[in-house]
Amino acid sequence: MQSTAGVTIQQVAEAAGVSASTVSNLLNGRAHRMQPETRRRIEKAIDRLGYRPNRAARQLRTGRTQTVGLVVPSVGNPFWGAFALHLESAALAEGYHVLLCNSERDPERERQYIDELWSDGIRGVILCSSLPSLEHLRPLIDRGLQLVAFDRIAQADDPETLVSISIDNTVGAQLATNHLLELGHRRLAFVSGALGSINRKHRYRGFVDALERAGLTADDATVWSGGGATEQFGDVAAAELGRTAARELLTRDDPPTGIVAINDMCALGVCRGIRDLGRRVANDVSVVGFDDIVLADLADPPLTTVRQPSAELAASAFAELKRRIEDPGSAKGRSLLVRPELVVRESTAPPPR
Amino acid sequence: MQSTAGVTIQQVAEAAGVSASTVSNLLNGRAHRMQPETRRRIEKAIDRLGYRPNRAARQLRTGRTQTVGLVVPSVGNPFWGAFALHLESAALAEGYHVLLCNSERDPERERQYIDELWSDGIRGVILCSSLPSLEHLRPLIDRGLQLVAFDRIAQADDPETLVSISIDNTVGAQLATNHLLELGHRRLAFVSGALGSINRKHRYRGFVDALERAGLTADDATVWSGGGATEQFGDVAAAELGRTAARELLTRDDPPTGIVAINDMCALGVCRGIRDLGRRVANDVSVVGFDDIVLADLADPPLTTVRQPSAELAASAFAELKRRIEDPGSAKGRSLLVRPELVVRESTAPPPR
DNA sequence: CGGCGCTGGTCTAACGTTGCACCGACCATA
DNA sequence: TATGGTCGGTGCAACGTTAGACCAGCGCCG
Repeated sequence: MQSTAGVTIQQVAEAAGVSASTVSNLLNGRAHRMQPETRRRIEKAIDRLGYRPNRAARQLRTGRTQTVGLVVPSVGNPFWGAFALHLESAALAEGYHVLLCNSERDPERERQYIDELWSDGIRGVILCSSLPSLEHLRPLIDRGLQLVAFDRIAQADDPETLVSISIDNTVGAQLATNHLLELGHRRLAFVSGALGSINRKHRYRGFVDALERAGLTADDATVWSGGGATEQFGDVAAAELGRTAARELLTRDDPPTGIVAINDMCALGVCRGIRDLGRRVANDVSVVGFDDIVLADLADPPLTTVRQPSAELAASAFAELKRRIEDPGSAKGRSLLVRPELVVRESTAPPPR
Repeated sequence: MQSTAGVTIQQVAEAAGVSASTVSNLLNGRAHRMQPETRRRIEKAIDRLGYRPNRAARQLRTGRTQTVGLVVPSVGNPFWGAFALHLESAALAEGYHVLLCNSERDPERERQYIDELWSDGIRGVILCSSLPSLEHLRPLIDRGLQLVAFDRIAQADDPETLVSISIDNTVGAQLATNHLLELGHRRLAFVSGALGSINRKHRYRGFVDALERAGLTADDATVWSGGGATEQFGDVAAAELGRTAARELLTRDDPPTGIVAINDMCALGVCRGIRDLGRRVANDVSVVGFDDIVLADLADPPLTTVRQPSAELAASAFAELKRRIEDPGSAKGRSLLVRPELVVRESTAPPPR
């Protein structure tokens, strides 16, 4: 009873009165090479003994595994939770599994995780941390690790085989910023944690671009980015960060009337901070987020935000990864840049007075 | 370059001029059995070749794996996202990995996932789907699968070895309901998806208990549970469900003034539904949720809710599971029932007039 | 000086699966 | 009656690692 030991293919073979090879043949799509009667006997034996092939043995033998890795900053952020969910669906539909890792945007932790994935025999990973450099993964990439970077556009010194899938963050931030500008706002702020990742840098650039096109300069705007480059903020803390930022920003002289937040969690925190000060979102201060998590629509007021179509992006990312795992020859680098969409809800309005 | 093949212990051994056994000895804490000089040579070789032990082979040989499974309804719900995060931390600290699976509360999918985990060699799983019956997992449990059920108190016909960890959902719901009662509400509603899981049944029971203690009967209250037992609502849809429920409930004759929602996502949906009708949360209708996700505090108004201390619960769950994996002898069933805490914020107030 | 125990290693047999190479029996054809 | 071909199945080596059995050399003691 306490036999944690599994049933082996050998035991099944004995029970069915055949050799292990024959059982293996049945299990690996070579059923046509045996009498229907034999086949039934084996199936019955498998069933009766509750046999499950030992994956470690199988993988050791074949070198293959049907698992891919997913590295996200933190599933504590609902955007990544939803992304993970969608990726899992896409993978499951093709018979793959997903191993989820939270990197907290820490390169060392990320490297360690991917090392582990590698020794698990996993040869394909979807990477969502958007770290500027992939150098810490170079040894594994050189050995044949297939990487799909999500939410991080290609960089000049990236490995040649890298696939990048992302929304166009620069355009997204421009959309958000233009929206505020068109509503008449002139004093804007950009709120983010440390600008340590590529996507964040691009969102910031889009913000600045839009300002300049409107004849303003970045100096006219305030940038609040986590109080210093040294501080690292996880995604869960994003909300708290937004809250602090709002309180700090709005008590300055000449406070901003419109705020672009780095993501929805942060934006929701900003909204909270605004209310902490007894001001009203939209009426007094406009806020626009990024991601369009489920809760953006649920908030009061519902959040204006730049949508990332997470289900579609997850599906593309998986399809791309699968292609390269199954045919490493096709491992040319490429980028897919999806145009984001601004979803206007009620957290934005013309500036007061 | 394209050699997806990993470096083997054999290659390391050759490079270091020793036998594979010696390398293995070093790797498995038997370093004291060799000269410091030998050790250094091996370490250098490992480093130079970028050797990572092949986990499949190791597992095949030892029968051990440092991975546990986590089955949650859906990481799309931030509560489960946060729980997964906390569990991962707890596991990582002890050198374990977590394999995350979203069951969507589907017993068949759950069984299939756990089957897969079993053939991965995983012998310990934390189960969060709270399904009433564990019969679909019986074959594996009989074979030695160690199970910790989270958010699901023990049932009479559960496997004897099952460990249950949960908050006291009945008490939690009583806390929530009493709070509304004490504020003076008399017409209450309970909003949930299908009451298909144990925890939901208990929350419902706590709701009814509290009503009866106050001299009301369940008939005085409205129960909105997903529009029928046949419908299954995933956790992501919880918010949409709450929204629909609120709109439907509040346009009836004699509408409720206080609503207890099955969880925070649902409660946030209810709040949204209330606003859809042009009413105000708290002032017109009070709402209390369950879980205390990060966003509960960020909402406007901040949500009154019953807190589940997710980090502590995750830590206990992992500790318990680890104990049984490492010493299956101690596999006596037991339950841990944590008293929940009501967090009063601003979504509740005395009824209008 | 024979035997003991220690040190620093190596040898070897698994772990469970897979898939190629092989094989005997039977049938059809030349 | 050879020849060859299919059918239905088996034998075996290998995948990379581990841990207990084993061993050679050395110093020391009685």
